[in-house]
Amino acid sequence: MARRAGYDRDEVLARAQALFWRKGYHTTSLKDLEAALNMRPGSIYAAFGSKEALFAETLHIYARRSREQLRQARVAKASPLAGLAAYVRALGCIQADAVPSRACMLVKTLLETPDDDTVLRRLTEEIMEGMEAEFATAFRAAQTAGELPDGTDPERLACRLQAEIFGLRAYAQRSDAQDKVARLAEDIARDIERLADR
Amino acid sequence: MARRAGYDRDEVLARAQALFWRKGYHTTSLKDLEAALNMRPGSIYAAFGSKEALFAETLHIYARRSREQLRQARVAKASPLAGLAAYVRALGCIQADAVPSRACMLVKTLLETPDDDTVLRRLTEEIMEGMEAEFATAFRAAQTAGELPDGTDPERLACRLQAEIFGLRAYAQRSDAQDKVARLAEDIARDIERLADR
DNA sequence: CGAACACTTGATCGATCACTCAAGAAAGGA
DNA sequence: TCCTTTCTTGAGTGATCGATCAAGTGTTCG
Repeated sequence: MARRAGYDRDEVLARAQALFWRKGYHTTSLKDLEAALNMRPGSIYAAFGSKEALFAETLHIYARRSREQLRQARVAKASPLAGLAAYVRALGCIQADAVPSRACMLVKTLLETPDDDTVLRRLTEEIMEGMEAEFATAFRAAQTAGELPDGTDPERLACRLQAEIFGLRAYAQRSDAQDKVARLAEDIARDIERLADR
Repeated sequence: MARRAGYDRDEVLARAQALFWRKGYHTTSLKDLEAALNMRPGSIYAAFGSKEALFAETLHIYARRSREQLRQARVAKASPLAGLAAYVRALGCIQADAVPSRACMLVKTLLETPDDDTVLRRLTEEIMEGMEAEFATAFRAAQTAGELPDGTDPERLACRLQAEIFGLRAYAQRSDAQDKVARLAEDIARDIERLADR
């Protein structure tokens, strides 16, 4: 009984995510969303509650996909370090026209969110913490596999790697330096691999 | 003849810069500026022309100070690599309450500015290019001083260093990871120093 | 068919945005 | 003293912000 929604929720969320990722939270207006989603304000609010809640959902999508990409890179490679290096290289190879923004959506959100505790700021930091924990798990696996010298700290390497990725992807936002990004990713990946022979 | 301005222009610019650096361009409203500068809209527009022009001036101040800090770190150390390492360590030691934001104002602006050519986007990228060129000069000096092995590319190292600093300072914006920042800067600084013995 | 229900529409809300400008206030020169 | 010049003030501009809601439309079931 009753009417079905005239849109596919996942497809709408994907479109919203692309828009938010490209433009950022504050710079995206409801007019922009109405156009991109082909929905009127009433429908948007009925479906998602608020602009902020919609953005939060798109952040979760981003987080899920990021973890998925890391997982894929890891299973494709025999060793943990090789998996992490492959993940970084993949980030460097992303073409600008294949993605809403070469920058990381999490960093964009972190930097445009006020320090005092908002929902979005906290959510962003939680997701970052989760990704860093994934990196740490990979480095621990590397250690177990004998790839890392004793005395190296997996958590410390995870923190470093996350910062390197933040930097890589912020750099990739520069429109005047697109050609350097893949080379940069290669340098980072090599440093990860070199951790083995120290 | 005539009335003098009731404010000190440099002091006002410093206050505007602190506000913009902390909150970002779009999130800072004219009401915020009026309060921070203790000026009414008419005076602000008479003095600076527009919100965008005022922001551009504060970006230039940021750029000048960044170059100055790099220069100071370089002259304080005997070797070019030691100077760069000192610069990175100094970035890691900045206390959160001593600065409007631990994040880099340039990266914040880059990530909140639309891809299509705006004045602010172009200005930001120009300043970044200038800083990267400073890094390259330092690495070239290191090479001349025999600190770097033959075959290393100063421009490539400069690109890498800028990305690492972007990452360090984006990471430093995380309120849940303040204690890791100095350690992270130390790791980056050590890697710079280690370039000597390769 | 027609009642019940779910979803869509779009005009509209008050708030806030960046910005303007006429009028007032302060200082120097005659 | 009074005129000229410059700066300051703050109410007000139209536009746009995120969000609401009564009315309309489509679908299913009795």
